[in-house]
Amino acid sequence: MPKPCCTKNSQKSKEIDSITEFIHILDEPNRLRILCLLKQGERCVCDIFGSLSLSQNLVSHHLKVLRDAQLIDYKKEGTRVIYFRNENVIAKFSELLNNIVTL
Amino acid sequence: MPKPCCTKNSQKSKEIDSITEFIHILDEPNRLRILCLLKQGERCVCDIFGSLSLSQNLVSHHLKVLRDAQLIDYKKEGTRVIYFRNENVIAKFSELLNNIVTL
DNA sequence: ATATAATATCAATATTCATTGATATTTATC
DNA sequence: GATAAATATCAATGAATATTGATATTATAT
Repeated sequence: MPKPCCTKNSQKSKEIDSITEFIHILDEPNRLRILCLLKQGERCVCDIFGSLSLSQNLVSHHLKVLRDAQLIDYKKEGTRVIYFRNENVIAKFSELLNNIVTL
Repeated sequence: MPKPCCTKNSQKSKEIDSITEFIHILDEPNRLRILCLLKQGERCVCDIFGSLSLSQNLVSHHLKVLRDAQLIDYKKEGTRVIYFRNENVIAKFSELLNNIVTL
């Protein structure tokens, strides 16, 4: 008799739901591009949307998603807002991603 | 002068697009549940939708997505279709996931 | 105070896709 | 061959959300 697994409201199922939440954040090519660009160093918004050939408001939108997930952080310099990666949180995400396969 | 990165149609950008393709497959809790359940051994469709409390057609749909991505495979036994994990492909996916952070 | 530059927010649209209900297909049994 | 069981497919719907255009906010400089 197989052990139950991922039944409704099971512990595993809840685990999977929370993992899906942040997989979802990475499931967007422009967000991955932003994370990739920031790997080269902090950037203001105008540099980001310039480099990636995206509209300003679209980039602001994705930055907000990444910010809310704490994958990135920012500082203000005059009228500029400088974004940079939050490597600590990114590392935690990375670990969770590794667990997906062993779920 | 920062190196360009993830500019439109760049190599990195194409890489990211293809990675997004399979992140997308994992960005669905019911699909993760199926993969999790199959970790305990092969299962026919009726066992899967029974265990997960999902409708038959919904499970068939997700199985097709996983099948198309080659994350799972199947064999037929009478009227039953038995699904099982394709561990080789899953391992490759896993490796790609690891690269996301270092993109 | 006004004007300008940089960024964020908001409303509307479009697209993708999970979900549902109904039907088709396949295999086995009588 | 007719019926039943298991699975797959199809069309329609609804929800989530990326994208766009317009506007608001914030900070600086004149």
